[in-house]
Amino acid sequence: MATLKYSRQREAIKEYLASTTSHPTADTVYMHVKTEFPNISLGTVYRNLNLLADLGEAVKITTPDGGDRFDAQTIPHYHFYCKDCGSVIDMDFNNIEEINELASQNFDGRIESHTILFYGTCGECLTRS
Amino acid sequence: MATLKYSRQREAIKEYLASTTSHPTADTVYMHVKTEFPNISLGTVYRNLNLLADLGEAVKITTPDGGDRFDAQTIPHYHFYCKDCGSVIDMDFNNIEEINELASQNFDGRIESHTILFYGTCGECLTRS
DNA sequence: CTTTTTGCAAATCGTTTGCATGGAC
DNA sequence: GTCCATGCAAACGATTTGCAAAAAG
Repeated sequence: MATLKYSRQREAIKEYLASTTSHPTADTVYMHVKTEFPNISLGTVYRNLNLLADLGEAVKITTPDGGDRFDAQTIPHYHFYCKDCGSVIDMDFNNIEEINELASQNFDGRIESHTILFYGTCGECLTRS
Repeated sequence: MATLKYSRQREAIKEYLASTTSHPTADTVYMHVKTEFPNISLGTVYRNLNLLADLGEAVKITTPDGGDRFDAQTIPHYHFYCKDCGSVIDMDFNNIEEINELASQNFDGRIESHTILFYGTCGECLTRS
């Protein structure tokens, strides 16, 4: 239904997101895009970030500190979340074995725990639909 | 510093949490404990759940739908999050290989994606402290 | 001209916090 | 008597939403 129409704001948001690997919050995206579009509103940023996530052109990363993060890198990869400063950092490796290796190498001792969250539809919902 | 004092409310919260594997939200815990303590407040439930999480007697699970979930099972394990109904289900296996096996067996095709989030302190914060 | 997108402000929702009172020790 | 914990209500912070105006097609 929704015929997508072009918008400079959305383009600027995509562009900024693609230019960084810092996994910015919606507010950070807002502040950056604002330099180019002084009148842009936070609501527009949220709407577009969610739209991009729905289209599969961006990924929304849920963090334990409330604020969600956005990532233009849609190829599946893992993230390291710093519980002290809240920064989200890319990590790339393929299996659990490497997690422990990484913990004792790249992040010697700094990894305190990790969470694996799966996304999908549970059997109950599958039945109901 | 904080000398922990006994409280019936906290005990009831621990008890309820230990009795279920449904990974309830704070509000769900609130509603259940309320049958035993009609005057208990949501704030107290939040305070105690966070306290238990800090003490390591419970785990707080961040989900993409906003509401955090709590789990009395503190032995590290993985969770499956249903993006349709928001339920959180325990999954147990040890490595990434099994994730794909599981996706095609127990959850045939239902797992759409998964996120691994690491918790710890990043190098920058480690340096600053 | 029709439909989508925007900017703005108000509304929502989960969670936290300040404060006076009540309970634990 | 001294602190810690509670109940309540107000405060918060991130995100969403309703609406009229502006832009795209």
